[in-house]
Amino acid sequence: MTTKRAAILQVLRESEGHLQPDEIYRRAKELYPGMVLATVYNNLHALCEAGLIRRVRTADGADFYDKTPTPHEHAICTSCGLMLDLELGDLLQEFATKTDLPILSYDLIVHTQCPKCHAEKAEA
Amino acid sequence: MTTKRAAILQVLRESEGHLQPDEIYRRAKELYPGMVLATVYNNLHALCEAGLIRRVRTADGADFYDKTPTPHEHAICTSCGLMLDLELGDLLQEFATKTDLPILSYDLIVHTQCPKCHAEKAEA
DNA sequence: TAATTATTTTAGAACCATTCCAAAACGGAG
DNA sequence: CTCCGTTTTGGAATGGTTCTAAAATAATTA
Repeated sequence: MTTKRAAILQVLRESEGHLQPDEIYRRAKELYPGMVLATVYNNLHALCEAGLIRRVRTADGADFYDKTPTPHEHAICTSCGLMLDLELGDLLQEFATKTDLPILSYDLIVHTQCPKCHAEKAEA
Repeated sequence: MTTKRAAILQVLRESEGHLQPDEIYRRAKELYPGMVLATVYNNLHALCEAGLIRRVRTADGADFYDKTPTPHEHAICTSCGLMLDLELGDLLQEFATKTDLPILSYDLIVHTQCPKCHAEKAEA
């Protein structure tokens, strides 16, 4: 665990919970001016392998990194792009009962409207 | 419905069911030598909007296009990359019961081992 | 501590699927 | 046949991520 790696982990842990690499880079650079995007990627990978954080891949746009590595699902607000946590139960288990194929893992992203954007929309 | 658009639809319909743009391009070019990748993309978009086919987005690599536009889920073989159809029921409905957030849509890709690769693995 | 080796960091190039652009080609309506 | 809107085309641009090889840093050994 190097200094910069710790800094990147800190940035994510002190965040709302889900950040994209470019935003992590932006925030980490404030703490360590000599920070570079490649280093951010390197360390995000390392932290994932160490099980300290979790990568959340999306079909459109950049991936997110989740400070909470325990399994859960994610929703993205279609208005502001915010990522939210979801608890949908043991889908792996559930899917397994519905097919004969071996289910190794899955990528799931739900599209939603976050409470803030939902409220703003109601006002208008 | 132009000639080339029909050709692209035909390629997909005569396929195993799920193809990626580059493969559609390769096959369509055999029918129409003057075919260009941009045209494939244009027409895939148009066919999607017309509801004749369906785009299946993935977090890693190229999107797939599905000749069956009715809603169902998809699995990808981690060995050979083949896309398979899954029937997992009305997940939209199901997810809605498990959260207060409005669920607009979702992207789901299950990672599996297709029967063929599974068999080959058993042999070895 | 010095020397050696392994790991990180860095800058920038490379990658790849997709989109964008503006010009040329096409196709149907009149 | 002509005109106008749509399609097609080639190529450049985009954007996130990965790769590469060299420099810097850290860890290990003597």
